[in-house]
Amino acid sequence: MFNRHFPPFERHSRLFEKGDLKYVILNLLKDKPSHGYEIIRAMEDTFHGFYTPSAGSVYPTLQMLDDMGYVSSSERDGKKIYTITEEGKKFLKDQKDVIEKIKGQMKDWWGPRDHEEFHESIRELRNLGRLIHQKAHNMAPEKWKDIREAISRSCREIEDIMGKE
Amino acid sequence: MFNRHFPPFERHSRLFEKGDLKYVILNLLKDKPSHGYEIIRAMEDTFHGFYTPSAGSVYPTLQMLDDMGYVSSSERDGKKIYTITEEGKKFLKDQKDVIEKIKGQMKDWWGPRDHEEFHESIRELRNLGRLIHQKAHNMAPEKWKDIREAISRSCREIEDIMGKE
DNA sequence: TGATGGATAACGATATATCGTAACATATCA
DNA sequence: TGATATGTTACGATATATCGTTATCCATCA
Repeated sequence: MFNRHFPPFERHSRLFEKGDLKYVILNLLKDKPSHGYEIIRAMEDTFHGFYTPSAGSVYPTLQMLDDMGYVSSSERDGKKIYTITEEGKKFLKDQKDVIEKIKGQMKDWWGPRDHEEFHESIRELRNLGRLIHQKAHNMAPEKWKDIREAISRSCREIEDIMGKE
Repeated sequence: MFNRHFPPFERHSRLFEKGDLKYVILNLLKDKPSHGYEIIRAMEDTFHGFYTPSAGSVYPTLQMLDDMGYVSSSERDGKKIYTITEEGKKFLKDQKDVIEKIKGQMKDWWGPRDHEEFHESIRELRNLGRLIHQKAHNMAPEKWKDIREAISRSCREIEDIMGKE
């Protein structure tokens, strides 16, 4: 459902400050050698699905860390595993307070919150979107009119609640 | 917003019959040599964004067509362009009625319909989802409760309309 | 000091490819 | 003939990587 016809979630602001991503990645690799994709997934989990780092930054950052000697990579079955080096571990230790600051920011961004409730409601919305998406291609005009009106009304109502301060 | 925490649209049924995809792809290549990704996009456009073929089938099918000699590929800037061969054109011509049947099915799937209205309403839903997604991480509990209730009620209402026959 | 320009890294789009899963058609068996 | 098994391909997940865009920081200038 997310493609050029239904433009994706647009953030228009960055979650990570410039230069911070490499610390996060190194910190993850400290625990476990990983594929690029696994790093993306691990970060996604950290934010309970509400943020996903872009492959466009993760892969170049991994390459940069490799160039700097903080990470090494090996290829297996055509897939790359990245491993932190001793230099990388030393760098991490030296930058301990930067990492603590970043961790704090990540924690602040994701408040102490029961994300299951969020997931449930987003899932409800998603299921609805899915249903509409599945039926849209051959829906009767009158029914569609009713549905469109209900969608508009509902969206306005919910946005009003959210707008209230 | 579509990731493992918010499972993607699940079709659980195929749009194309087994073996039909290769005809669709060849037909597209007849008009224009393309990247795999361009073929995916062209098909997505055909269905106005309501269906997207899987890379998991498109790429192997292109490879198969290459193996069969109906398509040739050349690489430029690390990216592959697929071009229909004379054999492929002949095969297309020989299978003209199969292709007409498939075209008919595609047309039937996508009824004569003004998709702009669909897009608009899906967009509204999406914008709502986006707003929630952006605010979820630090929303006040009481407000969230109100929003959750509104979401559930709205979804039920719309699903009820859709359920009516 | 505020405005402007430039640099850079995170984000988003483009592009590739394979493996695992499931739908579904066909063959086989009772 | 209906039930079961098998094979195959579309779908979905995993995995990679680069280019174009944009947000944002920092430097420079007036």
